[in-house]
Amino acid sequence: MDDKYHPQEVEEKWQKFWEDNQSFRAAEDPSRPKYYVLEMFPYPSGRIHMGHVRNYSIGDVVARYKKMRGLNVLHPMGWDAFGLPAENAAIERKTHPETWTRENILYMRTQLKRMGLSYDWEREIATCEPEYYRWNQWIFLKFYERGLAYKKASSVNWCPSCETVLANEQVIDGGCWRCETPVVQKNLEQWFFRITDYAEELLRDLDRLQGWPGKVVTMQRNWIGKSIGAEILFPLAGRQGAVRVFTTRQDTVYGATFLSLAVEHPLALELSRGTSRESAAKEFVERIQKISHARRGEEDAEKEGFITGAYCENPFTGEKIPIYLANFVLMEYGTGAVMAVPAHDQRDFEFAKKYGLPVRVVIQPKDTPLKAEEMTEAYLEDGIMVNSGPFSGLSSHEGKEKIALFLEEKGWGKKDIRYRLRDWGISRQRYWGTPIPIVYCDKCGIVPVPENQLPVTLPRDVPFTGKGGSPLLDSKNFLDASCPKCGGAARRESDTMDTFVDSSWYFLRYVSPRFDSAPFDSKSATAWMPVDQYIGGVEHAVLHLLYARFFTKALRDLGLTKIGEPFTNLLTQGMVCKETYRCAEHDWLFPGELAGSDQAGWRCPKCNRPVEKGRVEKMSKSKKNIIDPEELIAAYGADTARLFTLFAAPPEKDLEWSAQGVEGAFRFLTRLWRFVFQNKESLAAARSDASHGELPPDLRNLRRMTHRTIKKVTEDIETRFHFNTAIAAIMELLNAVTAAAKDGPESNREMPVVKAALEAIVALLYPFVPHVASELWASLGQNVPLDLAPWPAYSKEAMEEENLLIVVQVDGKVRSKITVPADASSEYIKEEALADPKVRGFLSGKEIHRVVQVPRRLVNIVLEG
RNA sequence: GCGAAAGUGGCGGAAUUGGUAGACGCGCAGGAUUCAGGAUCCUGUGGGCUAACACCCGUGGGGGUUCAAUUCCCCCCUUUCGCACCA
Repeated sequence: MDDKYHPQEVEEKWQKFWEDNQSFRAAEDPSRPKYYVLEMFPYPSGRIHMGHVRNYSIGDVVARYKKMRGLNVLHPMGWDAFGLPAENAAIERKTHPETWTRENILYMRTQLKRMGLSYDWEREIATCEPEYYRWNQWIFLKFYERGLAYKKASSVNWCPSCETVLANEQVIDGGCWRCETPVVQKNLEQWFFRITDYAEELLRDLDRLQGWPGKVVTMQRNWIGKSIGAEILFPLAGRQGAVRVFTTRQDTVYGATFLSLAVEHPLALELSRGTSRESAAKEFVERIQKISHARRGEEDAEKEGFITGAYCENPFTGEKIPIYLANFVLMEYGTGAVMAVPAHDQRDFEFAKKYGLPVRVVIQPKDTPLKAEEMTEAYLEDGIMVNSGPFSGLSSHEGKEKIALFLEEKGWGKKDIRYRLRDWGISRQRYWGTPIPIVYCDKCGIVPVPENQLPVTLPRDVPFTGKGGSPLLDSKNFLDASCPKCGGAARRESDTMDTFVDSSWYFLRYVSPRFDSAPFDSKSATAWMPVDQYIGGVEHAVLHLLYARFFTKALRDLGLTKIGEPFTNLLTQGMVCKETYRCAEHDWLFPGELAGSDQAGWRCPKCNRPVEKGRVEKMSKSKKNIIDPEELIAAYGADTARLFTLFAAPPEKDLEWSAQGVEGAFRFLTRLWRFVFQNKESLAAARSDASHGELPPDLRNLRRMTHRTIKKVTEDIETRFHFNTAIAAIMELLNAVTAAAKDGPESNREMPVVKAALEAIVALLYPFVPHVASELWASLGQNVPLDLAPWPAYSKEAMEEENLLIVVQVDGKVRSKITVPADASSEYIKEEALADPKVRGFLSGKEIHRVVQVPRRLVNIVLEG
């Protein structure tokens, strides 16, 4: 290596070194504490993008740092390889999803290796391999045995573009999570996982996730949506039966003046059957059902109702109250029927005003009485119960409890808890996923495939035409099966599993990736789990991260592991963004460019108008603001790509692309490289470090700064993951080194301290830029590779200050700064401050009221008046 | 509408416990080097007013607590994210 920095050369050399030496193989070792760091595995889409670069750079810093700290680090990587894009690509390119996926994995693996990430590649997994997905099927069968997997017909979310069902979690703002196409409702028979069995535990254990961002915890809490209340039966008037309602406000039951039913409610049509209202009811139900759920929920959708003509009895007041159908009542939540209390629910209030229904106040605020006829909106707060028979005078809180007990006594209802969380629909009408291990026999019905017949493999010879419907339906070989029970002719389930099943337990597979008698070796799981640090995007807050928690608990209950939570600490990294450029007339037109090009001066190729700078947005193909990491790495090297993404912003915040920022990162590495190589001889000749006593003051300062920097970098990584400030501190240290060695190599007296500082810089940089750090470490004469070196230590003695800079304020404004010996008494510091000529100028003629001192930092002289 | 987070130079961002606001990087300006460009090195760089020293102002806006506020409290504005008829 010469004194010019050639990143490609350096990076190739060290990547080969790591590969040859298997530097990052992980093995269980009971003698050392373990550390499992994991980044969310990628979908093999074809090429890595900047989001991957950021995600994996962050993870690599953590992995390499923890390794240097002496922990036994597990840092694996794999592929979330099933999914729809492979199938679409197969249709478009006339290839096979498997071919496409394998090619992508091959390509992306070399890209990741090119980044110099410290993975144990021996543990690599891909979810599309039968060795992996057979365990999806195995888990499915275990779930089926325990009633955690079941099939039912229901109204499900259907994406017309992806031609498949979606789970509730995969519907974002009424659209498909993948393609944003508006989702429609369909009635289908589907397989479900009973995640609702774990609703309470999933909710309760959120309190244990102290290492998770509060935002994600809140999102999961809201998604699970626990409501504590009561179920109340309202007997139908003049006929058998009752309407069951769920309410969280049983304290307002005396104010229930009508009932509202969802149009999907079983009684919706039933109640007016055979009456003059029958056909009108049908019309209303059909009209509302046509509107999708998302549209029905739109902000100012007007409350609409239909009077069924039927009545029921409020068991508490004995009153006959009318039953309405209402467009805003959801069949999916509670019982699909609500008791309407117009005085204390805004929706019921609006509905009552519109249809002229009575508003009865049954809760009073403490001081000001409420008058129904003066109300302009519902009173939603708790208060004192009134007009509530024997319950009047109780607080809402007491009332809820007393009414619930009373209900149970009378047999009118019971206490009840409801969750918003629905069971997880896992059937997908697509090819490229795990086949559901079920056959349908005319005689025996639904029959699970026996464990010893797993895996049920995907047939390879299937046409991909894009004509719609699952390609598996065209594979007679696949569909035809014999019934495992009776041996008769049977048909295989043609639906595959949601790919989120694959990712719900992959972190467990890594602990024993080739284990072939269970999804994973429980002993290894005990050794490595839980994941100590998980890193990925926030978009999975209620998808993957909820499913993975559910699987962990369910697998625990199957006796496979002991842990109840998979991820102890979670870091959700921000997005990678870039400014966009657009023509006012035409669409986004201008692709991102690497350093140097001034897009602002470009013109629109359609109309030749100058383009305008648009907003800074998340890098995406549609916004044409993508930077291809491969080009970045080719131009500057992986170390610069890593350094830039780590330095430009703290990990949890969005990162804005900056070509100049990349240049800056590269310049820093070049500067460090040049300094080491230009002083190679004198550095090699010098010993490292010198004791304090033998040093002149300027070198004492450099030595002090070296140790302070080690401390700061350690704390920034350890406690906050603030890599940007850690890197800034290292840059400062290099600035100080070059300043100290300004006089050139002839002044060799400073070399020991300079050398010690450089060793610290290089070691501290290793987690961020491992290739260049490894090379410079060797150039400094170190024989042991940096991969095996311990994290640098700082000494308290070396950091001790000889002098202190004291800020002197007068009336809270900084007026002077004085330097005092580190051991000066506060009395002495005060005297010095008062004697300071600048300070005296502000004191003349005025009386000193008091003097505030902060030890070792500040004196504030407060004047009278 | 509800909830959360954020708002600091020309830009990305620092300031960890209430104690020197603007670290570090980018950009810009001046200088050195160079035939020139590039690269590199040095110096400067919040605004105002200055010849300079000094002084004044300054962390979205307004108020408050404090000897001292980017940091704590109240009100308002803006942006981003999440939830959005959940009974």
